[in-house]
Amino acid sequence: MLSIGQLSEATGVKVPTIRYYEQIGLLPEPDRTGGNRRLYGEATRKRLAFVRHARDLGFPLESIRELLRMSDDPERSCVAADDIARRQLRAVKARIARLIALRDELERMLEMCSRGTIAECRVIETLGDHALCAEDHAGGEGEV
Amino acid sequence: MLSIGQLSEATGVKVPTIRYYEQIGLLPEPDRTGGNRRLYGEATRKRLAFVRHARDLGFPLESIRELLRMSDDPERSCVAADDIARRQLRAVKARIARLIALRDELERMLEMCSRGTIAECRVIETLGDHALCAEDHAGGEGEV
DNA sequence: CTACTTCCTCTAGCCACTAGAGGAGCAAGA
DNA sequence: TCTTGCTCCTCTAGTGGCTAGAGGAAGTAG
Repeated sequence: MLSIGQLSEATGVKVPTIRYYEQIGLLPEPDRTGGNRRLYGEATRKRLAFVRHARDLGFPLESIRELLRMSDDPERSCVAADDIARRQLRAVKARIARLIALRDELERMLEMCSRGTIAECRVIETLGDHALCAEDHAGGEGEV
Repeated sequence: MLSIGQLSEATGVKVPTIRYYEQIGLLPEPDRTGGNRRLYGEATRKRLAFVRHARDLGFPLESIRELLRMSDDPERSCVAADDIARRQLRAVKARIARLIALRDELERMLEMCSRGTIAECRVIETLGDHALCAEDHAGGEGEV
């Protein structure tokens, strides 16, 4: 049996995050020791590893919740799981396309920088006037 | 002079967002009509267009705040502005690299899916066992 | 004058955590 | 036995960048 700290170590998920997942019902409420500490078994460790991995692949928690529900029911068709993954793939591709447009625009902007004063700064100027852009990168989801 | 709705139209920034920007000090408090409505001039329109454009390029509001401070002082060297843009470019590139790894992993996962039952679902299985992954895509920032 | 639209302020919610307060349990060393 | 230091507990609030909704006032067209 693992303490929350050990589970955190084993899965790479931070302790408060594990408690958060419990709170939102993604992980079951674990047994406790006499001193009220959480105790986890192998099943929860696997479940958390699943969550971690899916998060690393960018799945939102709601999708992960669905996937977990499915994996609890091995008789069902996997078409729904496939659809979730496919949706995620589409989202990832869209983000890549958008980010590549941003990257190109930023590179263009920086190439023109003459490192003079702000008054002649291409970076500031380009940001101030969308019309100076090569491509239309606007109207996205607002990445960082 | 523009009403908040007209400013919103002109810049593509939603009305509540404009008020939000004012609240956090990114836009100055505008003049008001007798009926307490906001009235904007050309200067604020330009400032908001700048913010919008920078947001579209993924700059966080804090960077935008810095850039605006700089653009208010045209005598200064633009090296700092350049640095902010360079930092943003690095961040964008890192995100692209990460997303491409995710995309590949998702594609690999989906290719293997035989559309049978959950019990033999590669999607679920792959998510459950990180060791099945081709590359090491873990340890990122948790995209969506 | 009435109906409709735009605007006002204020509060709360979104996602997926993260940080911090204030306290209790527990193991090792002096 | 006491103390030190670590892990753990619960609870609340904060993050970024908005978005949604309540409840009301102002402006405009017919």
